[in-house]
Amino acid sequence: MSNSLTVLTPAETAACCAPLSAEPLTMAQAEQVVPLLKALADPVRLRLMSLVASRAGGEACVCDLNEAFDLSQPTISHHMKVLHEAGLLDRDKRGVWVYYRVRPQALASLAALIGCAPQ
Amino acid sequence: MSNSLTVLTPAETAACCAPLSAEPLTMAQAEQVVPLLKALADPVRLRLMSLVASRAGGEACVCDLNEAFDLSQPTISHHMKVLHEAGLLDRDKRGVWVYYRVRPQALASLAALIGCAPQ
DNA sequence: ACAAGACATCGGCTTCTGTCAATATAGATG
DNA sequence: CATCTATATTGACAGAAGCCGATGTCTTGT
Repeated sequence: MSNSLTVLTPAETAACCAPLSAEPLTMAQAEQVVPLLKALADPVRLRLMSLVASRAGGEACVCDLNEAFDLSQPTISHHMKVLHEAGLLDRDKRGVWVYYRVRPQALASLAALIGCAPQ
Repeated sequence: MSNSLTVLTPAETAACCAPLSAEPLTMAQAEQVVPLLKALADPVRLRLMSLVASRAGGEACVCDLNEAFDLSQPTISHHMKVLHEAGLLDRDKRGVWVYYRVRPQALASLAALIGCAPQ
């Protein structure tokens, strides 16, 4: 792991921007945030997020997630990787099983950007 | 609460789901919401949204938006169409010019889904 | 050590998406 | 009507993304 400036995940950079309606984003800011939205902009991944997030304890085992879809195991693994690399999910390997856990801060900062305005 | 699949835009259907962390989405629900996220999951479109949203008066003319990008006019027009059809922008033609305006309700319901938790 | 199970990675295929050039449409103006 | 200007539509193409089967990597149990 390097110490360069590019270490932050999209989720960590999302908090850097004012809400959409406050001031226009620069192209650089937009490109920082977009990976987060791209990660959520797939029905399988969005549902995976909700399956993990709504789980009691806030975490879910991949073995359970596989059964919720009519997709191959590599495909689910691929989607979980995308969510993890975007910074939306934390990964925790315990024995043979892998548990994923949502990062509430990532979702919160994204929601704030989109427009969680108190009005 | 769940509507039929008639004429609602993605923005209108987004309000039908509990927050991600409340209960797992069905595949049908996920597919209803995803067009909204897909519409935002492009750096040009996300920036277009912020340019319109942060405009005084809440609306922007396409002629102004074109100048903010190093892209062809048809490309910008295409992106505006995507945002409009997702239900994120309202379209208003006045004379030769076309003005777009954000639909705050669309952004708000999406933010609520993602996780605008009061904590 | 070996086998089995859980998950990840790889290589390919197909479908989707962003972009542009060319063209169309529609309103304003002379 | 003819023309100019603002925006939309069409068609084509390159690159990205989702999917699967095959294979690799750990870890556990025998």
